Amino acid sequence: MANVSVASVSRALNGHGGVTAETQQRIREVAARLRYVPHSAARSLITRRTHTIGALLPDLHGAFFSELIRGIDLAARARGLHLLVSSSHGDAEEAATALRAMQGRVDGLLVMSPHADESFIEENMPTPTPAVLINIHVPGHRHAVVDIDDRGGARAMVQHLVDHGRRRIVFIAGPEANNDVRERENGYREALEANGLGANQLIINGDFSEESGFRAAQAVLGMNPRPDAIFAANDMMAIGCLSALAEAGVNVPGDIAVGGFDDIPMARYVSPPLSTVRVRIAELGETAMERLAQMIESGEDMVVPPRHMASTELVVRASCGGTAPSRRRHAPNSDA
Amino acid sequence: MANVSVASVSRALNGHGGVTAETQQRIREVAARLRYVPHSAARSLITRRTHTIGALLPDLHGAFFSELIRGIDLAARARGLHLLVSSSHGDAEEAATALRAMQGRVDGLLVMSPHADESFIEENMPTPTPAVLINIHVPGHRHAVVDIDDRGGARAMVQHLVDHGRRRIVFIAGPEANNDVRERENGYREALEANGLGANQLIINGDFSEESGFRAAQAVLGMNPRPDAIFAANDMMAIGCLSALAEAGVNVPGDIAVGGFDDIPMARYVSPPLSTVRVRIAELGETAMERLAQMIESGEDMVVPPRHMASTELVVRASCGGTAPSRRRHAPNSDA
DNA sequence: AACCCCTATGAAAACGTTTACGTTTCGCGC
DNA sequence: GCGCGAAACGTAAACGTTTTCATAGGGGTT
Repeated sequence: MANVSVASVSRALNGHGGVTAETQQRIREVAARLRYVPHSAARSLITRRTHTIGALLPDLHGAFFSELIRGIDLAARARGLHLLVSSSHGDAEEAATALRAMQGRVDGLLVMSPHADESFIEENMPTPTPAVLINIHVPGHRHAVVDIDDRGGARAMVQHLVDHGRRRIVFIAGPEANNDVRERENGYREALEANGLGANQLIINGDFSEESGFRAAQAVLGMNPRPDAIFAANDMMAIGCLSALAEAGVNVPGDIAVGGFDDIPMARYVSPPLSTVRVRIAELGETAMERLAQMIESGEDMVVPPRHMASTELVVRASCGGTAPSRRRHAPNSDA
Repeated sequence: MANVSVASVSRALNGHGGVTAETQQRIREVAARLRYVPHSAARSLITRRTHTIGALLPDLHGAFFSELIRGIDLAARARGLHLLVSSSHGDAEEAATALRAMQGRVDGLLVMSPHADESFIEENMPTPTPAVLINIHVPGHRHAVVDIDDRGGARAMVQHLVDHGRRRIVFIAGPEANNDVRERENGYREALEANGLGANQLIINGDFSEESGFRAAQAVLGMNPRPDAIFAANDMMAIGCLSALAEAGVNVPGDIAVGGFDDIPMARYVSPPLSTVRVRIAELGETAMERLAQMIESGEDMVVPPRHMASTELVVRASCGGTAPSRRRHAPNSDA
């Protein structure tokens, strides 16, 4: 239509040069008029690039998931990459199938899955594809890893409690298999030891449910001497604690301070508003995506970059005796 | 490697027949041993099928988004389809770019966007691609539409209030531009009229924020005669109402019943627990996906199917004077 | 035994790009 | 005016499948 060969069209549209500014202009105009769109399959057949990255995510619901995708999508779009997601896998087999199905359709992989232990990775990861593991703890060094700084967050919370005079701080743990929980527990220990309180470790097991937090708080009330703070491994358990303490007539934070982890939306609406640790989840996704893009661009040399941590942030509200207002707020929250 | 031509490999792996069971077996074994994966770009170059569907979603956060994707992903996987998402678009231009970028990479489109009005659709929708519009109100009949049954949900809530003796029911509206809100308002009107209460329409404008709900409730308290129920167009405003009413010492639901819409997770934790209308969001995504798959399979004839509504569900808790327990629960909720 | 049909298989074209390589054209210096 | 080099452009191969068409072989029917 523009009286040129397909080669010139390719050159003009891709801006590779070797074509007059005038003809390039003409070709572009014709292409726009014809609503011509290059056939991406043909292109990636020869280019061996799909400009797509695959995200293998666990079957999780709620804010965490959407924030993560949001961060990933943002970073991907900024680099002109597309996003192929696969989000709900009940078991490892399903996840493996999804992973295989992405084989060849993507330039790189973002993997976050509870089923993804070392053997799973070794087994199912398409070898030539660059990949970034999100929040997965594997000894191998074949892939980049982006983690949540659970330990640092936990340390910050405990440190804050100590700074405000608390000495007998109970930690309510979560499911043992969970890596985040282990790291949070480690942070709790480290902070105690850093303050010369290593002997005061008090750990109660929970299972992440509100109910287990409720029971844990009841157990705390039976302790002698009575602890002066509870740090739960997640917000739901912390909220369970608040219920139990309220029921027992214990003043929070006067008698016992309470802290959680995650900053779920509800945290600021319970009474008293819950102090907690917020994880910058979108940042986690963005970082992972950027790291992956680097790996793809750098090509074969593939220097595995050092592990990166997504930062956390201490959110001080009334439940830990910090400086936040103790009254329930009715105005919209600026940090919503 | 199996001493056969590429043609036979293709036939064997795709199960098209025309090849002995024995050779098929042999080819499959060799393929598995070699970890051979067909090059999807080459395949879709000739097949003109990508086995991928694109989802254009608004820049929304939280549970709605993740539930929607979850439903879509589930239905897509069940059909062996991949999911290309693009989720965060600040303005219409960004959304249009994302839409164009998907051109040719997908067999069909799922579109949900606040920017997607009629002209946007007309302008940017790749014509040959089947598409399903989610919760978008367009007069044209070129695409299938899947909607939320906002109207039915609102009717159910109002009917429930009427059934429990409420007569002066205030509706707190949301942003005017929002289609869901208009439909919820329509449902409110219809239910009143169906009960011979058409003259009792009381509408206060809000903006979906907790604060606007707070102010609306204060306005309600100034009315004479005082209304006996408030139905807010979303849960956040309803929660704002609860704050204002609690502050004014008004008994809920004794003096004034309160209902919301959306069933956000927080709804069951406020005091008293909030009655609301739940939207089956995952179902919305699933339905849209299935509809799209049908359109793709049916090929060119493309009978535009009738619009479909995702069902809603009335969730009765204490705030509307229903039968739910009025005490705050500490046990984990089975409907979480 | 000749014929025919049917099935299994191979050869080759086609899909729409990119890119290496040739060819033309143009400008410029002698 | 001639030659030469560089830039612009065209030709054709290549990417890895699917699919059409051709071919060979085997078994059944006459």
